[in-house]
Amino acid sequence: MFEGSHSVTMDAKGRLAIPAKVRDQLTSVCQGRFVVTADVVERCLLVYPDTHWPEVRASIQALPNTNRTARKYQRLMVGMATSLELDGNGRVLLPQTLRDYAFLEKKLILVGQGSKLELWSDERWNAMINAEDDEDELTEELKNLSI
Amino acid sequence: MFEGSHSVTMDAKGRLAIPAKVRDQLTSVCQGRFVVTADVVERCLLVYPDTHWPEVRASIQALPNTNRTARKYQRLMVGMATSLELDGNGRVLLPQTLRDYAFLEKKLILVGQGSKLELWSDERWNAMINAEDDEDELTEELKNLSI
DNA sequence: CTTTAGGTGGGAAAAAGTGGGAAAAAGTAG
DNA sequence: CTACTTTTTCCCACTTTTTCCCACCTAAAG
Repeated sequence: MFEGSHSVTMDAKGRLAIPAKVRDQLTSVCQGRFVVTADVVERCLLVYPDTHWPEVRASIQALPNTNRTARKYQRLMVGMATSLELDGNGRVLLPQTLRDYAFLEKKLILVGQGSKLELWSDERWNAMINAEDDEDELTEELKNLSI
Repeated sequence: MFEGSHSVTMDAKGRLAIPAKVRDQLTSVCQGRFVVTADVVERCLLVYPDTHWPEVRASIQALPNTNRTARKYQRLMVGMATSLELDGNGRVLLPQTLRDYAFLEKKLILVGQGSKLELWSDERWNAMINAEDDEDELTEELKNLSI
């Protein structure tokens, strides 16, 4: 279960040092093998352990592809999915297309989200935090949430 | 299974270097032999391994051709289908008609989509990504998707 | 103060990608 | 049918990018 967030920096070559704690989890869950892909809504990246990704992919590909938005999900989530592995230094090299998609530059935020991780440009992460919530958007589930 | 996207450039002669990773897959799946044709909806190109194309063509030709749209699919997908092969340098030469159809110029995006690949002009690819989603279009499946 | 682990940067070798030119083939005109 | 022009194909060589590895820096712990 991934939880918590870490500030990480990407170097000039697009390499990203995974924090030791996250690294240990990734190693035990999936031998350091995972899939990075695009989040359609937020323009951040999603990191799924190799063990979990096939299930996610299946549910995306099961969507009705007569629907425009569903096709976009398929194009982006399957189309950007890249299998990566930790290198000898515990780093990953993010492909250019993924960096571009999520507007990643030097300063990033790696966020645990249960079965997956999210990777944000720090700028967008902060913008998301500061954005006003739209009351109309609340679903019944949210309205009834008691935390 | 094709996944992930690569930015590629087409040279003045219409030649396209297939990225090494994709090249390896194409070589092992279909000895570097594949069929490129038109995507009717998106004005991009579709790349099917030679091994898979007959099946796709059969399903298109099985469509009822009393239907106007079905005839368009047949005309475009069968009519533009071109058998190509990787050259000694791992490149392909795209016929002019296909280049024109998909508005391909210098900068292209090659996208893995499961059993096939898609080839987009980078301009159109970005336009597709940036297009606003229509909330009304969301199907129940999409609204309930939890990934 | 020393040691160790995590994180960072850079360089060299290898691989991948790019451009151009010559030979072959195809097309055209006399 | 032949000679000439244009296009296509194939191959070589150069440039750029990627990959892998090593070494250093910093911070925390002993």
